[in-house]
Order: sequence, then structure tokens, then C-alpha cells
Amino acid sequence: MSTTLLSNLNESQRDAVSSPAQQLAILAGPGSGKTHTLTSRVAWLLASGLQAQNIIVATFTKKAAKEMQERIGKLLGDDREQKLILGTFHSISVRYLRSYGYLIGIKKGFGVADQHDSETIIKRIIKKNNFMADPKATKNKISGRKAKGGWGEKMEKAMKSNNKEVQQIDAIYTEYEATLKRANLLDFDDLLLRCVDLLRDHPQCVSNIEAVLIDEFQDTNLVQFDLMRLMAASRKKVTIVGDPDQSIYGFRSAEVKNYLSLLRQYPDTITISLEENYRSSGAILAASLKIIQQDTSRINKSLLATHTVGTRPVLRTLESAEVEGDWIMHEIRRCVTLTGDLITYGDVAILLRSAYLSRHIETYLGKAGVPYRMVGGRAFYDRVEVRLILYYLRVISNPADNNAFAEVVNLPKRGVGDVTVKSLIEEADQKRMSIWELMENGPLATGLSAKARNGISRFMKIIKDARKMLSDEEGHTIASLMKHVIEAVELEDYLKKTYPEEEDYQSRLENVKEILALAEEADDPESPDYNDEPLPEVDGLEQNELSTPLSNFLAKISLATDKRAKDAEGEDKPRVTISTIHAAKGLEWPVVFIPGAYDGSIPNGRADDTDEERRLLYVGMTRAKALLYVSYPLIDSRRESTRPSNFLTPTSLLLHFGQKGPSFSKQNVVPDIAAILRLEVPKITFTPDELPLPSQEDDLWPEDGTAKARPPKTWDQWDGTAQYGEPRKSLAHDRPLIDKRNMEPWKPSYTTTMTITPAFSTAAAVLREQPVNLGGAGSAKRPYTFDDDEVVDKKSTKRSTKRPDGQPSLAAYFGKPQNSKANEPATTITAARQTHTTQPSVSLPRLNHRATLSQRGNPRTAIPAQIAPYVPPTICPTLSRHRIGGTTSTATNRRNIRAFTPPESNGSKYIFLSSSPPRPEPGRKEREAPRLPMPSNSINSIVTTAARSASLHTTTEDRARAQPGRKSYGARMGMGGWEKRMGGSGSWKPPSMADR
DNA sequence: ATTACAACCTTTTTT
DNA sequence: AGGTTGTAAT
Repeated sequence: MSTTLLSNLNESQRDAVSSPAQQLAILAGPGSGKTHTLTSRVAWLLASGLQAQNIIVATFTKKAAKEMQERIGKLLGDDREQKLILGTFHSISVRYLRSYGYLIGIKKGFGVADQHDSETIIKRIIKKNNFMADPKATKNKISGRKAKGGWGEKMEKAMKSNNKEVQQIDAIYTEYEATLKRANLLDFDDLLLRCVDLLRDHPQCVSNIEAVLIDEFQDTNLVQFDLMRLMAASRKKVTIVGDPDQSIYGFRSAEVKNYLSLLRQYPDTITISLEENYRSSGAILAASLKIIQQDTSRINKSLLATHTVGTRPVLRTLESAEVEGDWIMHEIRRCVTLTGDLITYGDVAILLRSAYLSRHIETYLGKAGVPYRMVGGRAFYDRVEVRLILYYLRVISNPADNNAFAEVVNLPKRGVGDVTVKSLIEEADQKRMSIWELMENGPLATGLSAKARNGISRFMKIIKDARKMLSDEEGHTIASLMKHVIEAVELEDYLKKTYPEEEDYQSRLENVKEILALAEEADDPESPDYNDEPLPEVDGLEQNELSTPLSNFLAKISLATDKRAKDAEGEDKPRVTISTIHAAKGLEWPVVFIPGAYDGSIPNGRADDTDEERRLLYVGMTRAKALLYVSYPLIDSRRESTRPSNFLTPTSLLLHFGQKGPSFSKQNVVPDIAAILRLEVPKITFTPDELPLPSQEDDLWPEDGTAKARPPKTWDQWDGTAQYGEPRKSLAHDRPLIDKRNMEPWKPSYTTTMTITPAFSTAAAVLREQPVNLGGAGSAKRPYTFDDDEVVDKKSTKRSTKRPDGQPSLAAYFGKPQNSKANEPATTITAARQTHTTQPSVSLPRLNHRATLSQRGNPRTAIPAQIAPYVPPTICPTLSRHRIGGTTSTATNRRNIRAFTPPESNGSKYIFLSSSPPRPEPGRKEREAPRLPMPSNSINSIVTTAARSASLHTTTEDRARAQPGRKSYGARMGMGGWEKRMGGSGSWKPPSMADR
């Protein structure tokens, strides 16, 4: 068992999983197999004799918890994973509070106040007191203080403080807490704080706990750190996994410093770093590393590419946010079309700093018929119809919940307006009771109109009826309560009236059904309701259930971040994903766009921690496997002019980005993508005329973002984009952009043998788009578009003599010592490339093949064994397939799940290599604790790793010729096939089955 | 005076 | 999409 467990891991992962250390810190860079390692660690602990019910695994998101449980389940093969105490910090806290909360005076049936509730309460308090504070900011401040361990002494200081603002927040805080208490609500921070109280005062609750494992440790705040310590108090066996570079929740009081606190708290902590990246191309990693290294205060940590260098990331300037949307749509189409079926819509993600930035993008995707789904958009639970039902249930569960009462007393409209509600709340507050009690008990100071009074009593009647059902012996399932509400408010009629559009109405009805189904699931004792095992009995401690099935159901939903984007019909259809960067953490896609990379957006104007904004960009970039596009408009959606993000302007970045999308007709672009995705290189055959694209190149918009007129594109049916020079408005957005064929991803026809002719490429353009363009003639001409004088003016002269600091030399890329003359190989490359581009057409490699279509019509094929990329022994096939997060398209998943057979050892057949050579790791065995990771030469290591891959894997004649010294690396990996193919003839031929 | 509705403006990130 | 503001209807 243990051997099987470990055989799926690389060396450092194995060390981590099987470490006997009491306290273990795993620093895991992006794409390093973090989840895999953590799940294996859990399995390992179980195998070594720990009991599942005595292990706590805390994650940060519900999604992560779910995935973790599934993966542990798969690893174990029995049902023990069900017994783990596994969930988000918040949900684990709720479980403890439910069972033991009585010990610290928590009242039965307590509810959870979510973000929205907290905000409305604060808003009301602000209004009532005529404060000028911003509710959201205030909420964050209050939450921040609570997350730092409560109000305590700080409040006392504040009382004495003369600072008006502090005093104000203080007043709001006091009233806010009182309101929550009266309504028997705990907010998110309370859940953690109260649980800390509980475990501190009654450590017996966790006396059974044998091990505590924390995921995404860099996102924990001080309270969560305390919680971890308290949970682990009895055996002090702790494993944490995290990456300081991916700390993006500082705004929510996450403390990167917690890692240091850990070392202080447990001086014997062993730290192990996972450095190999199994996700991204070398070029993407190199660029990402450049970004994150701008933060000089960070713990330097290296990142080692295991994939080929691949195509340079793109940094694109566009005229406006609108054009940016249009451009993204075209680039997506270009990717999908020109790579054959290597890339589908499901492989593409658009990651945003802010959700609202999606507007223009959605418009254009919608117009072009590109299917997409929005993650982190309005959640399922935020839909009006769902909220209505849930808030009714909350009043039913807890009539003292004024918030919920106010939310739905006039939904649907019953003639109870804002004014009435407001005065009721105020009176109730004054009398220290709930509105409900107020209405039940006493004479009202508030004068109510007959209409309002009538409306309120109709509302209360519905609630009372439901509560009668609740106290009845039978018929008090959650679903039956829901049905009662749905009927009583005539929800269907209401929805039909409010949303007359049939489609809209139907989808809302679907949501109602969905929430009903959820309730039925919760009612069903048979359903495998994840994570609802009661806490294990602890000797000498009584559990006292504080929640009812209903309140538990509601609490769970409050904690559900899970945007139920379950579109049953769309499940099979690949879709472009649009998401915030935050919500994309832990996920990966072959192609990633990061639009809106302008100053004010990233870094965000409201953010006060620039380093965190930078990390956010880093997280976004490292989601990409093969292609990465960063872009910014010169005019944002508010029509204000912008400057590119400061993170992207340093000179040292120039080499790492291209200015526009790659030329897919260049011979290594598509094969490299295939290699990174571990797919067969598609056979691409079509005539240019048939291309459902206005251009094969990313040349529809000028690279500097100006609106200059461009030569009209001769492409039938194309009418939208040839009109540069017109004012922005006049782009023909409302006309159909593309003809019918484009509604579907293009599929290659196998009857026509064809080549792609670069329609508008000049030699210079082609040069500029070389996947790894390191400053040859093409880029020297008009290197980059930043309005950074220094760069534009000096570069062309400076480049050949002296490099700006931190700018890796060409030599570095090719693995030569830094001090060798850099421009020598450059000229050679240039010459070779020019020779190359004099050929009229460039063929993409043709490979015979295409096994039977895989399940459910997915036209893509996994790599058949005989042409599989070579994998060096250290890189385990399953790991390279590992994926974190499970929400990319099913098509993607399917492809990745496919068994991968390492090739037999006849190297000469392998064509598109991936993966870097094994890296010797001297001294790794005698690891000492605690150890701050990494020598600081990580820049070099990534660059040279990338360089080796380049020379090994990017298989063009010109590059091969440009590097006389290359063979010293190359021989190792069986270049025989290439040697033969290149044969010295000078005319490059794509590899094909004919060669076999 | 209160409520309902249409038109406009503004959007950080989330358990 | 939410919130705010202005205006018509009750």
C-alpha cells in the first residue's frame, strides 16, 4: 500500500508525504503537485496507523475540501475518507460549535450571517447614525480587527483615541455585535473566534485529534493559526502546505507571516519545497518568475520547468476595453481554429482582477457565439428567486433574524415599503427585541398604515404556518417547508410577472427546482451528504446538538461559496471560462488570458498592498499551461486613459513577452503546445480560403494600441474589423461578426492536403513571432510599445552592447556562460530565419493518425504510445497529469485522465520532446530543520532549465544551426530522428509518419 | 407620506 | 447587477 502510494510521487513529494516529522511545512510552488502531495500525506498517515476520525484537514475553499476528499477517497479505496474531519475552517468550526457550543453559551438554532447580512446590518447602522462611512470598507475593517483576534485592547485604545474615524468604526462595531447577538447570528469571523474560545477553554473537545493538516496555509489569518494550534494541541502533529507567493487574501487578513509564526511555535518544523512545475511552459514560468521576483522581500523560491520552453507569453496593447474584448474573442477563435482541435473552448480561461471587467468580453463572446461560463459571477444562491426562498426559511428557522425578516417581508410586494421596515427595525432595536416579538407583543410606537399592517400580517401568517409544520411531528422536512413557501407566496406567478421573458422565467424556475432538490437531498438520511458525520465522541464530554436540521441546512448554504453553475445541458459542451483570478487559484488551463492589466486594475486602485496585487498577477499567469496572454487597453471601460501595469513595464520583462499572439503557422508553436498538453500534434489541413478567420495572424489591431487604419482584410463575410480609423463607436458590433460555420470549432478536413500560407506576414513579422525570440533583428526594430522612453529609445543601440540589469542574456537562454558574446548566435539565428521565411509557405507538421474518437464525441486523442513525448525517469507520468482543482471542462479532464504510457526506449522516434532533464539535488537527503528554502540563484536555474529545453525540444532547423554548441545537450535525448530529418539539406520538412 | 417603478451610475478580491 | 435617484401613482 505504502509503496503504491509513494511510487506516484517525485522525490521531494515522497520526502514530504512520508516524512516522520511532527511538524511539516511543505512549500509548494504553482503546479508542483500540492494537492496530490497533501492527499497522499493523509493516506500515508492513515496507513501508518492513525484513525480517520482523529484527523483534521482544513482547506480554504469548499471546492478544495470536496476535491481533497474525493482524491483521498480514490487513494484509499475504502470509505474512510468520510470519517475525516475535513472541510473549510469555517465549516469545521460550525461542526464543533454545533456539538460543543453549549459549553461556551452558544444558543440553540444559531444562524450564520453571511457577507450580505453583515453588510446590510452595517449599512443600516451607518444610516441611522448619519455616519459617512462606506459600508463595505467598514465591514472589512471590523472583520479585519476580529480576524486579528478580537477587539479587546485595541478597542480600549480606540476609545481613548481622538481619531474620529476610529471612534466611528468602534461605535458601529459595538452596535453590529449587539445586533448579531440579539438575532442569534454568528458572522464568519465569529465562527472562528468562538471556536477558538471553545477549544481554548475546553481542550478536551479535540483531545482525540492525532494530526492536523492545513491547505493553502498562506491564506490563514491569525485566528485560523490559533485554531490550528488548538486543534493540534494534544499530539502536535501538524502538516501545512502553502506558497507565500500565492498569498492573495491579505485583504481578508491572511498572514503570510504565519509561516514564520509556525517556525517559532514549533522550532522542529521540517520544511520541504516542491519546486518542479508540471504545469506551465518554460517561457510562461520564466515570465511569471520575473514578475514575482520584483518583490524583493519575498522568500526566494525556485521554480523548475519540466516542460519545453514553448511560446513566449504575449503582452498586448489594445485601443480600448471594447477592442480588448473583441481581440480576445478573435484570439480565442484563432487558437481554436489554427491548432486543429488541440485547443477547444474549454481549454481557455479569461482571468480578471475584478468581475465587472467581464462586460465587454462577454459581449463579444456572446456575439461571436463562443460559449462561455462565468465563475464567481452571481452565485446561484444570490439569485433573487433562490434568495427569496432561503430568507423565508431563515425567518422560519429563527424569527428573531431581523435581517432576514426585513429582506423578504415585502417580497413579493405587499405594500410594506422601506420606510416602514426602517422604522420597525429602529423601534425593535430600541426595545432590544426582534421585529417579530415587537409585532407579536406590544403596542407599536410606529404608526402603520392599514396597507402595511396588512402586508406584514400576511407575511407573518406564512411564517407561522410553517413554524406549525416545524413543531408538528410529521411533515417538517426542509423540502416541505420550501414547498409551503413557494405556494404561499405564489412564487411561480410572481416570477412570471417579474420576468416576462420566457427564457428568463424558465431558468429561474429551474433554480427553484434546484434549491428544492438540494433540500430533498438534505432531508434524505440515505444521501451521502458529504461531511456530515457527527464528531467523534470524546471521553467525558457530552455533545449537545445545538442546531436543527433546518438551521444546519441554512448554515451550510451560508458557507457555500460553491457557485452552483451546474448547467445540466451545457455540461458536455466545452466552454470558455471567465473567472476572477482569486477564484481561479488552484486551477489551470492550456490557454489563459489576463485582460485589463493596467494601472488601477492590477494593481487595483483600492488595494493598499501592492505586493499582493503583484502576487495576484503571478497567480493568474501561473494558471496557464501553454499559452498566456496578458493585455491592457489604453482606454478603460470608463473611457479614461490608462497606463500599463507597473508590474509589466520593467525592462527586464521585455524579453519575456511578445507583442502579439503567436503565429500558429510557425513550425514549433503547435507542436510545443501539443507537447505541453501531452497531446498528439494534430494534422492540420485546410486551405486559407476556408479559414473561418479574418486573419491567421494577430494583426487585426495595431500592436501599439493606436486606431490607425489597417489594410482591409480580404475575407468573405467579414465586415467588422476592417474599419480602423473610424471612431470606436462605429465598429459594427451589432452586425453578425462571423458566418455560421464559426459557431462550431473548426474541424480539419482530412481529404485536402494543405499548407497554411501566412497571409499577411512579412519576414519581420514572422521574426518577431518566433516562439522564443531573444532579440533578433525583428524585435530590435520596434521592440516594445511601452511609453517608457528609456526602453524605446535606448534599446536598439544598447542591446547589443550592454543589457539592462536583470535582463537575461541570449546566452543564458542557450545555456552558455553569461559572459560570452550574446549577439553572435543572434545574428546566426536571424540569418537562418530569414532564409527560412523566404519560402512561400510554412507547413505544419503532419502526422497520420487519430485513433477512434474518445468518449462522447471528444474528437481529441491522447498521445498514442509510439509517439509519446519522452519522459525522463524523475518525472512521473501521473504527476505530470495531475491537476489541481476539478472544474475545467470535462473534455480537458477526460484527456488528462487518460493513461499515459511511457515510451519504449527507442529514442529516435520521439519527436516533440517535453520535460527537462533530471536535476541533481546534492545534499537533499540531509535536510535540516527549520530551513528557509532556496539558494538565490533561482533565476539562473529556471533560465538554464528553459534554455536546455529550448535547445532540446524546439525543433527547428534554424535554431539547431544557430547553436553550434548545442549538441552537448542534445545528444542525451535521442535527436536521431531530427538529425536524419534535417539531413543538412537546408529545406526543412515537417516530421511525419512517413519518416517511420 | 409612502410605495412602485424607470433611468442612471458604479463596480476589488471572498470564507 | 446593485444601488441610488427621480418621478408617477396610490
